[in-house]
This record gives sequence, C-alpha cells and structure tokens, in this order.
Amino acid sequence: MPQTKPIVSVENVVASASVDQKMDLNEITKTFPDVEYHPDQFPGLVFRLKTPKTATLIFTSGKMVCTGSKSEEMARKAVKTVVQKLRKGGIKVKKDATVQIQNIVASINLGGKIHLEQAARTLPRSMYEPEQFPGLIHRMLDPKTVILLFSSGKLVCTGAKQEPDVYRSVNNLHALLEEKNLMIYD
Amino acid sequence: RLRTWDSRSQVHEPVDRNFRQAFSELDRLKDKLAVGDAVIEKAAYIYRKALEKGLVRGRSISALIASALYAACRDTETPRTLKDIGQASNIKRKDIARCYRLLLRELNLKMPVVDPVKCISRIASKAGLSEKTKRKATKILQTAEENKISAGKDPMGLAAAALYVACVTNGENKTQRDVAEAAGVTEVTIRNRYKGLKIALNL
DNA sequence: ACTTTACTTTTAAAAGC
DNA sequence: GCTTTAAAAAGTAAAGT
Repeated sequence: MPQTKPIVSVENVVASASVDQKMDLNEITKTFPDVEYHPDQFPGLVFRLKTPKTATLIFTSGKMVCTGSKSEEMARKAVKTVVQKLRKGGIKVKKDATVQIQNIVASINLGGKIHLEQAARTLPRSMYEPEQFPGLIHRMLDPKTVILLFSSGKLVCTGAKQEPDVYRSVNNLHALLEEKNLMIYD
Repeated sequence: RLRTWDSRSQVHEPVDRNFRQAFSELDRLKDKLAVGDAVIEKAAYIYRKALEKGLVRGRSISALIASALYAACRDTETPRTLKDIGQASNIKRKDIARCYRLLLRELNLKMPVVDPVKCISRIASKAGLSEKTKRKATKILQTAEENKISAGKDPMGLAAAALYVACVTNGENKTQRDVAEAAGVTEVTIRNRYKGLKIALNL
C-alpha cells in the first residue's frame, strides 16, 4: 500500500492523424499567413492553434502530427479544429481526419523524496548520470514507458499510448520504490 | 602492456586492422588524459566487446573508442569528464555521451555512480591546492555527503564547492574562479553548491 | 547578484536526406 | 542519424540588467 497518493498531470499528448488525401502546403501558406513552412528545412508545415494551444504538423501526404494537448480528447479536438479551419480557408478536405494517440507525457509528484543513488543501484534498466542529467532514467517494461525520477520525488512519465498506462506505470514504480525502501517521507 | 591485443594483430584480418587503429588512438588519448595502463586496457576490452557485438557498423569508430575510454574511466573510478574526453579526442561531448549510453545498454554494463570525493584530487592539483585543503574538502563532502544534497548534482560542481569551502576555512587564497576553472564548472555553480553545503554543514 | 533565456534527458509520429 | 513540434522534471550555463 503506497503511503501517499501520487498527483498526476498530463502535460503533453502527441497524436498522428490523416485526412487520406494529398495536401497543397503552398496553398495553405497563402491563405494562412501565420503558418510556418520551410520545405528545405523540414517537410512539414506548422499550423498553430491558440485554443487548444497546440502545434500541428501537416505533410503533403495529408498525414499530420498534433502536439501540445493536455489530454487525449483535446488532441482529437485540436485535429478537428485544424481541418475545420482549413475548410473555412477554402482548402478542400474531403474526409474527416482519423486520429491515433502516439505518446502521452505526464508529470507526477509522489509526495516524498527519492533516494536516487540507491535507486540507481537497485532499479533494473535504469541509468543515473548526474554529470549529464539530474534525473534517473528508468525503462519500464509493462506498460512500456520511460520514467524520469528526481530526488524531489517528482517524476516524468513518457511513452504511454493511453492515459491508464500513465497511472499503471506510476503505481508500479511507486510500489517498487516503497518495496525497496527508496522513498523518504517527511 | 597491450601485449594481449597486439599478439592478435599478427593475423591480418580487417578486425585486427581495426584493433590497431583503436590501440594507437587509445595510446594517444592516454597521454593527453594522463590515465593509467589499466584504464586503457579496460577501454580496449570494452571496445573489443563492442566490435564483437557489431556496434561499430555505421558508427564513428573514433566516437566509439572515446566512449569506451569514458566507460573505462567510470568503471575504474578515474575522474575524467565527458568534457575532458571530448577535448582530448576532438569529438563532441554529446556524441560521446550518446555512444556511452549505447555501450551501457548493448553490453549491459553497470557503472558505479560518480563519487565527488574522487574528483577532489584532480581539481586540487590543477588549481595547485594543498594536501591539507584536499583532506578538508574530503571531510566536508563525506559529512555532507551525502545525506542528500548531492542527488542530481554534477559531481565536479560538488567537489569544486567543497574545495572552495576548504580553502576559505584553511585560509588558502584561491578565488572561486580559480577553482571553477580547474573543475570545469562556472563560479555560479560553485556558489549554488556552496549554499547547500553551508546549510548541511552549519557553516 | 539577479533575471531571463536556453540547453541537457525522455517519448512519438510525420517525409526526406 | 538528422531535420520539426510540445511538455515536464532539476541542473548548469550564458547573457543582459
């Protein structure tokens, strides 16, 4: 039984999408002056939304990548909004986009400090290199995620494809830390 | 010293040619970084393991050799930073760090966490500090160290701050800049670590 | 000295070099 | 491997006041 209840907050959701048709990025650039498109630098066009505050990359293939959402649903809504704006701008988009959540990033507070040095020695699949980065990097197998642990007791969980996986990852790790006496509560 | 590997070079296979290049490169780095033969032999051993695992394909051999040397330093607790290896090998720190992580994962290597106490001597000799100050700094780090102020902090920054505090207590006139330069960190970092040290040691 | 900006790490997808 | 997007964690760094 964990001694504290972790506070989890989703910070970023990455979703891939497709409208299944070729897109003319130069035409979009003409009708939407504030998009960024530098084909020599990167093949995707950057389409930013103020609400939800997101950035969507649009490729000539009609495939897209939406980043910056705070939830799975917000990501789907953002993609729909982008397609809607394109249509209002006169760009023909026949089908609605199909969306797939690719990555969820969350920050967590375990409510107690972590003994990083000991964790580095006892946690499998972990790397702790304070010369390079202050956090310990732990690769969890199930769910397949990567968790960054900091001595403050805060974490970053990334790689999850659905929100329940974030909670499962955090609970697995929290139990493991307590089991190995790596948690320090006030 | 590198007899074990040199003997294998008698057979002229591509692999041995690769080894020869690795050995000459390691010998060159050995002088620049002033590390012992044991470190070089360990680096050669790690490099050979990397070759056997086929980790060199499509990768920079020089970067792999440099990272094998860094791994050897870590394994033998020889205080050499990625920055040190980078300057000696002319390979970007980021590339060495990336290869080092590759070695850890692919060869299943487990390295000890860098002990800031082991960094004291190197910084002290570069800055020309006394034996007494080194001893004092060691005591400071052992006392504070490490109830927890060290977690997540750069070992060189911690050692540099401890040495600076030791200088002040021993009346050895050395500026933060002198110590910072010898340690390869900024004065700001020494000041920040100093704050934590002051609290942990009731200075 | 203090603030601001920025880079370190991790993750995933997109198209192309 | 790189290029681009976003985001958090905490440490380090550099530039400007």
